[in-house]
Amino acid sequence: MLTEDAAIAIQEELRRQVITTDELPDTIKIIAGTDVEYDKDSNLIAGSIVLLDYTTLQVVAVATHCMEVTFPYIPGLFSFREMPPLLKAWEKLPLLPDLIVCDGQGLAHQRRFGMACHFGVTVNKPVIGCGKTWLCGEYHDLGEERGSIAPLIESSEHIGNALRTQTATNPVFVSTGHKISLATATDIVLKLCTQYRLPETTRISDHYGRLALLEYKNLEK
DNA sequence: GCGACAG
DNA sequence: ATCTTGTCGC
Repeated sequence: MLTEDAAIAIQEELRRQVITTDELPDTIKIIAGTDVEYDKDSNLIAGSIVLLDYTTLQVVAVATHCMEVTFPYIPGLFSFREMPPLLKAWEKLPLLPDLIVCDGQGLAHQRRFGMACHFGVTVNKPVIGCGKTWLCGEYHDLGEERGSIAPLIESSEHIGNALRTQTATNPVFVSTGHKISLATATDIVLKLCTQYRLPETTRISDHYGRLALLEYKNLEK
């Protein structure tokens, strides 16, 4: 069993592989969203990855994987809990995306290695971290209108952005996962929030993950 | 020492 | 995270 100390050592090792500049294809055709759902009354979790056409945001493919949790929830070690079902779902994809949006932080993390970085260096693809709630860093004076941005600062480092994706809603927290700059990541997340607070990638993967969990539970009985 | 803490 | 209708406010 992986201990907390061992997990932190892995983070320290892998963080050096993170690329914080744009290494994207010339044109993004397929964008992926990832999410993990938790069953209320068991240890079951479902990893979910959806592929969308980047221009139309229509679903191209869906892959899910249900399994039991293998690691506890520890803030700062979140990725070790969600990586296993996501990697299993990743293996089931019929094609690979040009870019991925993870639910959770990237560099906006205590040790600069959140979920989006871990997934990015593991599958070696560009990944954006987009968290629904604050984890670390300070931000001030975020405007109220859609598109407003306030830098997330920790130890004098610009680790991410608070981004208001719709007027009069709570912000999301965007940071580099891998092979993408913060500016590009922020721009893309805003574009993906066509109608709701969260990017379509996150909303749709959440939906299919929930379905997969229900199907799996019904199949067991 | 205390508090804060992605999903 | 898990869950869910009605309700409040701009």
